[in-house]
Amino acid sequence: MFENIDAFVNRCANFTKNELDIFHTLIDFKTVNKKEYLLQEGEICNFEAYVLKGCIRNYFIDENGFEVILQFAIEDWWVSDIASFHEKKPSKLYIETLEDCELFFLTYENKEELLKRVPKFERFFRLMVQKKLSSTQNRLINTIAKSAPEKYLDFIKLYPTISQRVTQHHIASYLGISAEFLSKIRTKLSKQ
Amino acid sequence: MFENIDAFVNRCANFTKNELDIFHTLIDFKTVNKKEYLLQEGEICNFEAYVLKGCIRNYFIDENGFEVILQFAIEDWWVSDIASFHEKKPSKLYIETLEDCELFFLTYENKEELLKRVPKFERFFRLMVQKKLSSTQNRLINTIAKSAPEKYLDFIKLYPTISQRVTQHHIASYLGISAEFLSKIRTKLSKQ
DNA sequence: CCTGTGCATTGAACTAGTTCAAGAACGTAT
DNA sequence: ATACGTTCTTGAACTAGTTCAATGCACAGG
Repeated sequence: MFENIDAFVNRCANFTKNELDIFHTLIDFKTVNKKEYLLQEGEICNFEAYVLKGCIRNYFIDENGFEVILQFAIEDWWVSDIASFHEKKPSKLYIETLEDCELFFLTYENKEELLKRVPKFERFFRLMVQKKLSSTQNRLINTIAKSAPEKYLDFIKLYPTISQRVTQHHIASYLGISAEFLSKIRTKLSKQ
Repeated sequence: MFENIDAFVNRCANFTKNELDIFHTLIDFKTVNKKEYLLQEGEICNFEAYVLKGCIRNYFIDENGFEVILQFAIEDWWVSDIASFHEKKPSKLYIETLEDCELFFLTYENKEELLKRVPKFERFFRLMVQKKLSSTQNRLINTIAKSAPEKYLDFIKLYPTISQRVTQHHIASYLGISAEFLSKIRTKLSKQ
């Protein structure tokens, strides 16, 4: 049950059996059906969730009513609204399951408890956030500097599994282009 | 000398006089003239720098030779290439002073030493990276979802001081639009 | 078997933003 | 004062990407 998540945390710092046992008592396993919301705009995000199985999207609705997908999360990813979670302020994001999911939830209180009892987790979370920041910066650079076809090719190269599990509408919304234009890009690419 | 940076770190966690003294022995004060590089593409970034005085830009050159500014750093900001710094891999970024600067440098080795001697700094750095991540996510959302005039108005609202210290060419390159188009936006706005 | 619903495609008209080239405005060194 | 580099502005032609509406297509439900 805990193999995957243990392997994940051990990649960043080496934890003892005992430390992992404490960790296990503080995370909650839950299954969530497809098309349910873990978080909606206005709520305060009280969890960080690890995806053991399934697929999730984290998105935002802009002033014109457009969905912008910030992140897909599949197996071995974490999902949360970090701004809302840490500053306990209402979220601007939606987190929705795209498939039936098996998840581990870590609440704010349990995270603090974990950090108190196993301070080594400070380092784990710092490294995790650093990695996330550096990939977000990369995405920002690509979003600004690359053309739509380049962004699409990068996406399917970087996330081959995700690109086969989500609709093209979702991919377009992640890339920040219209679904129609993505379709035109795809037909053009397939003709080459 | 250390008042500003001490106030900065104390905002995240409360440090004792003694802990701050250790911190002070591990950071290096340096002045750097205008238009010098703290980092260039291909180098490994071995520092995180706190800006006591001055203005810095952190940018990237894309395949078509365009500069994309990732960050401006003025007084009380930190600047680094976090991907290069933490994974010790060659940087894709340039970090250049736009004014004469007074900086504190924290090297990789000194940071590790600091974390070993004052573990409370783990928490400080985690919170700092979290904040940075959440602002980068915000910027990503804006970059994808907003029109160029909106982005510009947001920028001058969010960074009124910066927008008066850097050229419009730099602002355009931060916003991901051409300098000419920014100029057209500005004349249009001023006519209203 | 038909029917509805959600997803992908296509085309035509449109628009936001780019590119290029020329000129204006400004500070500063000579 | 003049000349020079640097920044900013303006216009005209262009292009990448959008919008809207129509069409096809697959597959789940009755």
